[in-house]
Amino acid sequence: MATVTTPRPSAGSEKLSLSLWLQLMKCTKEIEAGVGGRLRKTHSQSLARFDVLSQVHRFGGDWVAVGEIAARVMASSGNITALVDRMVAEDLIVRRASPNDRRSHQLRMTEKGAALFDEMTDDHARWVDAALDGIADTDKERLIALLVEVRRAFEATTQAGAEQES
Amino acid sequence: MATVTTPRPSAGSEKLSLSLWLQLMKCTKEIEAGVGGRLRKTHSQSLARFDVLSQVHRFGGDWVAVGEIAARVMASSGNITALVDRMVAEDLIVRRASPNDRRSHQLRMTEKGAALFDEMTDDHARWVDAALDGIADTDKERLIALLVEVRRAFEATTQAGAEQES
DNA sequence: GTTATTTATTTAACATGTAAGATATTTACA
DNA sequence: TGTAAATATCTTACATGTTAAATAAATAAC
Repeated sequence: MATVTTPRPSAGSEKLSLSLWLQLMKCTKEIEAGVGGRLRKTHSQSLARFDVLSQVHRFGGDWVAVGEIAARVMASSGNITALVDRMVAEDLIVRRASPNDRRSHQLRMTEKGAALFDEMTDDHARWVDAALDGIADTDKERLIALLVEVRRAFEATTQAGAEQES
Repeated sequence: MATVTTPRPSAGSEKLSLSLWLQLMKCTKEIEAGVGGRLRKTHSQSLARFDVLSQVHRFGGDWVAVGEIAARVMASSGNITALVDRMVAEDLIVRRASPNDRRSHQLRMTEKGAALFDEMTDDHARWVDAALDGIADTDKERLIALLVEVRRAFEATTQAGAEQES
């Protein structure tokens, strides 16, 4: 644990944080571009759509509230609406008004969406694994642990902490 | 709270890669949302603009080709055009036709852009440092090293590797 | 010296992101 | 009951991202 009592962060620690942030961004963006690009070429779908599909998939055949999905994929309300619109238009998911709460709308996967998701999941896992091929398992484990720690530390410092499962 | 608690994956170095990728995305997106949100509220600028400004800043008072900047901030050509357009409209940077190569256009920071960049840089560094406050310096160093390794490994596996300095 | 290719950027069409405000509904409460 | 506040989503306006195609100029080949 870092010294929380530090009145002003030392110049060195600040640079270290910046470097870490920079590497984090570059690493994510590069892999995201690689995996996302393949997803587009192969399945004509974006990572955002894949995220939505995988979250909807978690609920099996049950209906899920739009807001539930939006929170899980870190999308704004204004954002998820248009995204869902397009996915509904492509028959990947279905939307209906909630029978319980008439403010709320719900989503469920279609057959077509489920089939597409299965295909994409396989490819996605394969590409990610290929992308991280050169990294030793022990290093992967270390990285995961450190990243989880970073996320916890960050969420602890922000009041606007979103509650999402690891 | 779902479980990413991967238990001894037998057939699953693949699962380990997926977990790592998931954590990488979540970590980056959360911090990006936090820092980017503050940048918007405080300076009405996006992280993309900040990236462009910081790259242009590197060249001091010299003119830089648009493509040079686009490559450094990982933006597509079609993307950087509109972004630069808006930044020029706000008098943050200037654009001119290259005197050497008449296909090429060049950018340079304005006084206003430089001043804004200075402000943003301070805040940005402070916010990032605050976000990563709970992490020990040794862990930060470990993380940086591992992330650099991941990036190298990834670039090695893809022929479409972009050449960018750390 | 034309023709073809590569290079640098813009244009166009569209997907995805943000914030602010509108709408409708539920919930809490005086 | 009536009214205020919270909730869930949509609408709007616009910023930012993608790819594909167009434009223009430098480069290479014949």
